[in-house]
This record gives sequence, C-alpha cells and structure tokens, in this order.
Amino acid sequence: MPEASFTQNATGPVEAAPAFSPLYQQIKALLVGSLRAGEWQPGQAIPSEVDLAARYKVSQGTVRKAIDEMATDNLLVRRQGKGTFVATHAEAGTQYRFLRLAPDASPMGAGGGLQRRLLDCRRMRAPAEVARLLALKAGEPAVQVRRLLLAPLAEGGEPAPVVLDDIWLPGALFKGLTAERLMAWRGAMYRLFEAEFSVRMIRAVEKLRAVAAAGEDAGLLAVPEGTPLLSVERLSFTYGDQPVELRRGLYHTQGHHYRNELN
Amino acid sequence: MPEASFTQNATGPVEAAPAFSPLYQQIKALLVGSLRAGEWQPGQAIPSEVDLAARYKVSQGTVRKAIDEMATDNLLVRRQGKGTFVATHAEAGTQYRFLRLAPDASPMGAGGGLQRRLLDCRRMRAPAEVARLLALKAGEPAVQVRRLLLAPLAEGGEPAPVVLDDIWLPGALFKGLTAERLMAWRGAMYRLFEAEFSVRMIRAVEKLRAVAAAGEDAGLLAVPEGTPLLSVERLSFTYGDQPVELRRGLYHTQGHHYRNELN
DNA sequence: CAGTGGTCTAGACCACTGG
DNA sequence: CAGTGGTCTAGACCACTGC
Repeated sequence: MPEASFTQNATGPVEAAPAFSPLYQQIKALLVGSLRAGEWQPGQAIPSEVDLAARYKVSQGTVRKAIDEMATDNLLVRRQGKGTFVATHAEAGTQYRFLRLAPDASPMGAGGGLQRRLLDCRRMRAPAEVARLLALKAGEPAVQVRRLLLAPLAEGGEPAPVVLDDIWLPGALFKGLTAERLMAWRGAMYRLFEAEFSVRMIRAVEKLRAVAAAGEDAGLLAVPEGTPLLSVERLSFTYGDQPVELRRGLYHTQGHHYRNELN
Repeated sequence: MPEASFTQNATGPVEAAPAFSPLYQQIKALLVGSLRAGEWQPGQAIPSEVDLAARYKVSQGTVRKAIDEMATDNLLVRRQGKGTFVATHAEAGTQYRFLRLAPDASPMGAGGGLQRRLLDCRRMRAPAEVARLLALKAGEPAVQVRRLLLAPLAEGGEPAPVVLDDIWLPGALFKGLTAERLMAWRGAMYRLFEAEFSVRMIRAVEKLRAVAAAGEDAGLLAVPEGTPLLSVERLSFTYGDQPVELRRGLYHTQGHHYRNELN
C-alpha cells in the first residue's frame, strides 16, 4: 500500500481532468529532479533499486519501471551485477551520440576519428534569432564557437575539412569557457560541457537542408563556391527541456554522409 | 514453472556461449513469427494477454513484457480497454512515419499535405547496385517507380515540386504492381504495399547527402541546374531484416526541411 | 456489466560482477 | 561470497472501452 506524500489519485471530484499519473511516473520525476540537482554526477552509480524502493516506500518493481524508462531515455545506464549509472558523454559508445556523420565506405562506424581545429571563441550579446531559440532575453550574453572537423588523409596529404561548426551557448551557463580551455581539452565537446560546466545534453532536434557553399564558409571547407553542402541546424536540450545549445553545421558530403535510422 | 518446449537454459556444459535467452524473448520471437506468417493482419487485434499467456503456458507478466518490446519496436499498438493491434501505416499518426520532411514555418506537422504525381512505373531486371542492396540475384526482376511530391501553393498558382522519388522494389514480391494500380490508390504508398502485397515496412536506414540538381532531375523539380538538393537514400526492411525497398529521394529544401530528433 | 490493458505488490530465483 | 540488476510468477486492484 503506497504511503502518503505521493499524489493520491482518488482525490474526489475536484477537476474535470484529474491528470492521473501512476506511481512509477512520480518516482521517475523525483529521480530526474535529483539528476537535475546534481545529486549524482555523470558516470557515478545511483543507489540500488532496493535502496530506492526503501527510500520512496514503494516496491522494487515500481522503482524498476521508473528506471527502465529513464534508461530508454538515455538518462541512466544499467549494468547487471554492478549498478545503475548516470549516463555520460564520456564512454566510447555514447561519445558522439549526436554526430550522425559516417565515412561512405566504412564498417558502419560513427564519425569518431576526426581531427578538431578551433577557429574562434568569443563572448558577445546574442543576436535576436539566437536569443529566441535559446530562450534568452534580448541582449543577454552568449558564447560563439567556430571550429572545423577534418578527416585525416591516407596518403600523407593535408587533412580534408568535412564539417564547419558554428556554435552558440548561453553565456550565463558557460562562464569560464575560453579558447584556451577548448584548445586544451582532449575529447568530445559535450564531455567538456558536463565535466566543467555541469551542462548535460539530453536530446536534440535537427533541421537539415541542402545549401550552396558561399564566401568565407567555402574557403574554410576548401571547396569552390556553390558546392552543395548539408546544413544541419541543431537545438540541444538539457533536463526539463531547457535549450542550451544552438549549432549550425555545414557538412561536406563527398566521402561522408549523414546516417539516420527510422523506426 | 515454465513447461517444456521452450529452450531450457540449464542445458549443461555443452557450449562456451550458452546464448541464454529469457522466456519473454522466446515469446516475442513466436509472436513475430505469427506476424510474419500473416496470422494476424495489420489493423487487427491479436489475442488478449490472458489468452496468449494460456496458449504459451507462461504468466501474463511474461507475455506483457514481450508485447511491451514489440510495441516500442512499432510492431504492435496497445489500446487500453480495447486490445493490442498489429501496427499499420494506415492510421493518421503513423501514416508518414518515414517521411521526415516538414514545411519550414509550420506547427511541427509532418509532411502529410503533399500531392502525388506518378511519373513512371515499369518492370525490368535490377541493375547491379540495386540488386546488391535488395539482396536479389543478378538479373532478377524489379519494379521501378518514379514520382513527384508537390506542395500546393496558397495563391492559386501551380503546385511546387518538392520531392522526386526513385523507388526500386523486388519484382517477385510486387507481382501485380502497375501504374494503373498506383494511380488509383488514394493514400500512402506503404499502406498500399501492406494491403495489396502483404509487405509491411518495419524499419529503414537513410543516407543523406547534399548534391547539385542535374539534367532531367532539375527539370522535374523545376529548379535551375546546380541547385543544391538533399539526396535521401533509403533502404527499408520488413520482418526478419529482409530488405524490400530501395528509394532515392531528391528533396528541394527551400521552404521545407528534413526534421530529425536525436535521443 | 464483462473484457481489455495498466499499475502495484511480494516473493522466489537466476545471471553477472567483484572482492 | 554478498550485492547488483534481470526474470518469472501469482494475485489484487485500477482505468478505459463498449455493450
């Protein structure tokens, strides 16, 4: 029998839509709250199912169902015999979870083996469009990062530019982010964000278009003006559907492609 | 206590990798087999959980877990109070599940409101590359369909071409598929496939690239040669990971975009 | 009202990890 | 070995549908 302190659903005829929510959803909300509050850090283990069941005064099966959903949401990772861990962008499998670029002739590997080259990193007031998408007030500070991803060439030549990224971040969340900090970091950018700024990317939405290379962008990607490029506009969210990154990538898709799975 | 006829896992030290598979996975495999054999048709209800539990001599909870997985795989659809139904491409929500095209300024709606215009439908021997991807033997028959998708213009003008599709199907599976049949059909193409040819698309993999409009394609899409287009190469699978459709779409992404969600 | 899926519990046992 | 997540069962009750 569930104790009090949870929403009881037999609250009588008060509202037309009682908004019934099962126990395990309430537990899930509590767990997400703990993640959001930083109670358990990325990579660390959360308490065992038995412990959580005791803490919330519910059965283990109910905790289990809550954790199951959070695992399919990629918030948690279950490891049999070891425990349940807060998901992170640090592990091999999930390191480039949001980068769908793959070499054309490849054994299906994701785009891990690319070099990075930082072009720019500066703070400024967010332009209107950026501010709108990131839910910032007009004129609030933002950080802009520009960088290249390059594919190493087999035959000793120059690395070939493949991706030109233009990234916008809320200045308030990324206080100490500088070019030096970015240059020094070995590893995926999202790993830096969660390790140094406690900002964890949970999900994202992308809009893809084909565009023609123009001006400076063409030069940076070392292609003639007019070359067709894949434009990928990504808006990333953290806990609570809060937008925390706007990224516009230009992909040179000769030799690489954007891979998507439909279910 | 589970009866015999299921794989018992305490089979003794025979193999190094005993390939342990839980009961509910075995039930799931049986259910998928029934779907594959056409025992229950798309849109129809499958037996209730209680009935299935009795049939397979397992508990309802075990059946439930098998069905849960099939529901997240989009093979089945659960409806509380009514039953569990074989998924279909007929319903409003899942009708254009694989078409990620969306109008730029829109309330997030999928690309439903497009007109179709059939360009071509003919049978021929599958070209080498098509045969390879569809797992056909060299020279086996195939059906090629070409068509346009057009967005109706607000101001009474001509509908604007948005997508040029080039579709290849195994001839053996689509025996009676003709231009007349396609012209007469009102509704999504995948609905025709499952209704008339018992071929249900389960999942697909897409490769996206930016390309330049050339020759005939540019004319059909009513764009100048060299216009950047989004090339979408899709390989679709039915039960048992059998490839059954190869589709190459050219998307004109001015006014529309390809929308993707990353988790 | 009966029949369906959905939630919750309690307990037993299995598979895996690490000390 | 103890501790973790994973499976399976049996039963009670709830929410929703349609007759």
